[in-house]
Amino acid sequence: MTNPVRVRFAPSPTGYPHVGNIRTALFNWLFARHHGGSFIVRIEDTDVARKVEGAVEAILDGLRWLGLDWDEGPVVGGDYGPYFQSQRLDRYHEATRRLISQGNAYNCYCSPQRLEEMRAEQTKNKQPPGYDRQCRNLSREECARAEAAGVVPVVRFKTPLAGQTRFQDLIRGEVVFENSTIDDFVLLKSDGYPTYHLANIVDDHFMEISHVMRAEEWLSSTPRHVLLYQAMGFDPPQFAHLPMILGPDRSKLSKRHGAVSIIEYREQGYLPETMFNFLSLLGWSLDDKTEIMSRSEVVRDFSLERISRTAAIFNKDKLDWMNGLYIRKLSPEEFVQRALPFLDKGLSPEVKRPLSLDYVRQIMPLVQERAKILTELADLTGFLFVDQLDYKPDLLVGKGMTPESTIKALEAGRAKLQESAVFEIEALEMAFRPLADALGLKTGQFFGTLRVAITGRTVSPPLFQTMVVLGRERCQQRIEAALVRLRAA
RNA sequence: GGCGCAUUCGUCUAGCGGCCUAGGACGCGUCCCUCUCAAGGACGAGAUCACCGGUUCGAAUCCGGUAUGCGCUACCA
Repeated sequence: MTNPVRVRFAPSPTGYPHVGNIRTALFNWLFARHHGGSFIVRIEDTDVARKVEGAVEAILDGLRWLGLDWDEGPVVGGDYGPYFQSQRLDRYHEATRRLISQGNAYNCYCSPQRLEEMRAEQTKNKQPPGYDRQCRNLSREECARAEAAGVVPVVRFKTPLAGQTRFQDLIRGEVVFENSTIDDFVLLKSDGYPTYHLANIVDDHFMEISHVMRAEEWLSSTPRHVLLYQAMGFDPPQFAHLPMILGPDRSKLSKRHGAVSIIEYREQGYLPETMFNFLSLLGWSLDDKTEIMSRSEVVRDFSLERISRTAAIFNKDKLDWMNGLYIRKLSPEEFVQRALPFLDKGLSPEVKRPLSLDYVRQIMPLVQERAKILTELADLTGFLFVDQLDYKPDLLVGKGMTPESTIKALEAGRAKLQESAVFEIEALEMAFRPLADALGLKTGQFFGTLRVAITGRTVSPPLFQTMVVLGRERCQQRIEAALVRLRAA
């Protein structure tokens, strides 16, 4: 029996939950669920300076929204806690002490200024920048002198000067690094907090993480981690470096590419099922055809072997298409429930709140197959909620029509509305269609004029469905109002 | 500059030596449906599989080199 699958998502609370990070979380979650393992969330809050208030909550919100539940971590706890690195400092200090006493690490008293100058000099001379190991072999006395002068040291790893470090990446195969290209990186900062490298391997070890799945940007630091595992005498986990997500210009996805926070997508009216499906397909695929998959199908079929090695550009057009598809898949009532908050937020303040649930239920079927994102619903249906329409009168006059023929058409429409016994879609269409003929207009012209009178726009849901929702009285009022406008023009 | 990873239609991808005159999806175009817009349906344009060599009877698939892109190169993660 092999070790149980335990994977972790380890965000640093330095900002919003980026879709790239969330995709990493998703893949970890999928891997855990597929194998019946555990998905752990660990907050890597070791950078005190860059810490952002509220970031942890935002990240957890993003996970919850996508339904990525965690077995251990913030809120839920677990046997391997605490799950905030800032609460685990003693473990890192203990590891550091061990490394120093074993001769695998040492105190470094170099000032930030010296390091900066050193790097500047190295770059100038076309040397690879890296720590020059000035403090690597300090004597006891030299250390004492620096301490006495009040210098707080950092602790650096004593990287082997020669040899190679290699590891198997589950996605990329064997990766080899020359130790000579790795400098003596910092393990413990002078503020007493560990760097990512130290905290990461200590926690992954003590939390018994079986697979480390993270973005490709970490591939280059993996040999350091392997070296650390060796120095600590720990068995390293398996590594899998995921392809990155890029913006349309092929650079790392960032704010200037538009929305990057998962929270923003929620606010724009993308459905969580869309994001789940779409993000699953960014760097992973099942076969040459299958694209629309439920969460349980993705869990069932997910595998590391089918993860791509190439970075993927975030294709917003495809996201929009997929969201439209998921919107159409919603039951009418489900759609109403999801739409409600967006209508509430997006509709003109003049519209009476709370919105009439009953009325919204009548309206939503008109736009369910026309919306790609929930935020456009308010604009699509706004004309159904207001009393006064606002449009230019000449919109009423269709192609090949004159103001006079338009007035005639509207008057005929008004009369027909009056006499229609049954106010239903079929009946209305049966009554109005012949009327176009009688007026010498094409149905497109006649209905177009009516459409503008009824909705205030040239593009709308089907005319008669719209009219039925509005009701006879309001339709008459609107035609009347159109007539008034046209005559005044 | 050094090190590492990658390279199939504009984009997401299928392909793991013969099934490929390279398949699907988004987007785009044309047409059908049609009261507008969508949705739906049909068709189409779009990839000398980065390039150059090699291995092989046979390569998008294996190997080497080159180019390009991306990542790392912090007391950030």
